[in-house]
Amino acid sequence: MRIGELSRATGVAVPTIKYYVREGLLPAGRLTSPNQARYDDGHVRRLRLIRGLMDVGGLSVSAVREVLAAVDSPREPVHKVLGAAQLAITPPPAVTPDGMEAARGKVAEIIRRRGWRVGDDNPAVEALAVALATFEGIGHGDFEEVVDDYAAACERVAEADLAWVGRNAEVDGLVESVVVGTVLGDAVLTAMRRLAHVDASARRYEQGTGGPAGASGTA
Amino acid sequence: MRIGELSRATGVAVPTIKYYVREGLLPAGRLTSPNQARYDDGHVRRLRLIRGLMDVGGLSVSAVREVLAAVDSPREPVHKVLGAAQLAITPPPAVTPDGMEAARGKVAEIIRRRGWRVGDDNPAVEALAVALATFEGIGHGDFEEVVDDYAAACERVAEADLAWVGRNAEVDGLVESVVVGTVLGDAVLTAMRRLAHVDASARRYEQGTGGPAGASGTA
DNA sequence: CGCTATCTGATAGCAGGACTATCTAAGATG
DNA sequence: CATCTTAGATAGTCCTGCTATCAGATAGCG
Repeated sequence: MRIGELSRATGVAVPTIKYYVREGLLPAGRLTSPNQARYDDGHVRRLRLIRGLMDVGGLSVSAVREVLAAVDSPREPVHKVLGAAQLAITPPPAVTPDGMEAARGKVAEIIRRRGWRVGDDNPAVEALAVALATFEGIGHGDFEEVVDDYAAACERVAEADLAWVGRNAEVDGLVESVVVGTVLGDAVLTAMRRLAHVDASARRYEQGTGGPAGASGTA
Repeated sequence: MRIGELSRATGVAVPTIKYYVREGLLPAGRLTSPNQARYDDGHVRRLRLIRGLMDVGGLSVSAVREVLAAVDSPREPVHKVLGAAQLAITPPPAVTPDGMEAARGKVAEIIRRRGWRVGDDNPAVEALAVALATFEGIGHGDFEEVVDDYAAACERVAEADLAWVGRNAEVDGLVESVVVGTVLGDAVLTAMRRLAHVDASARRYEQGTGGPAGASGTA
């Protein structure tokens, strides 16, 4: 197909497609003459993946580039791909609040308590510490009361994720599954958390009142 | 305190503080003369909250403004605050991929299956549908195999969150707790999911090999 | 009282990110 | 052959989140 058709098939404007090619997100078309090129289904899929990572996963162009580098790398063990994907999508903490030492200690304690086999050089460790330190700095240090519930929930989710990826283990798109599952899975998880909040809130604060007004205030 | 002290206490540059005041995120100082103003601990807390929402929660200035509007509104039932916070932090889906009808159906089915009491006008419903449609469009429609595990995990998380908020029910900062727990809780949850991934991956793919090399590739 | 540091409020400028517009020369296609 | 589309290149646009500069005024100290 030509670039115009690719554009129509994906809903991405032609100049934007050219931009992605320039930025190294999308391979160039196969030139049939000095100023004509052909694109195929691989380009369609790739373009959808790019937009998914950006629009749903919230990744920047440069993060997408790194993630796709992992996708394109020769097949590596899931373990390594996971690490590469995590590195690419975990922006180095833009800011380090006060109380990071204490927060790092808390994180180490959680990891120890759960028996998680993770190195402390994992970017998510630092990200978690930043988040906990921020809670603390805002005066909500008691949030750590719930981290064990979070941890248990995450263990369950991770099991499901790995099983899902494992089902694709023999398939070509294994690496892509890891990346997509990691990035888009976040979006699914946070959206569902919102829904579960609303449900739990309805049960807790509306139960028995028969109306929409709650129990903890009079508005 | 004066603005310079406020700046030093929070690590936020003076012009940035002024910018936040202009943007309506931070109340102005109390003027002691036409060109002198005083700030207090409330400003320190507020500023930390703003930076937490932006740096950790990834909110934009305008999203922070909306969230803070909810925080500042007269005390309303948790239910309503939750809705307001969710509205503010759930950006209207920038893009709607193909297959949204099917995805909306899936979401409705999930909600029905879980017995969740949520209206279908909830922005998270649409966000979830967009995420699922994106999975489908990329060729990973089988992701729905895991959504029930996600749902169960989220129910657990939501219970813990509500209990935590409930413990602050009599405290002044209830609304803030809801907002902070929603926004920063996402960061905690996704960071922990990463850690749980690494752990699960280690158990699944490294078990018995005694080394860092994995089982599913030779790289 | 004078001096320097600091402040308020206002306006303008800037850097980065993600496109978007325009242009030239050249195929494509009916 | 006339019209449409394309490749490749360069420049421009829009939005965000600050940052710089300035004028006039105040704080606080010796």
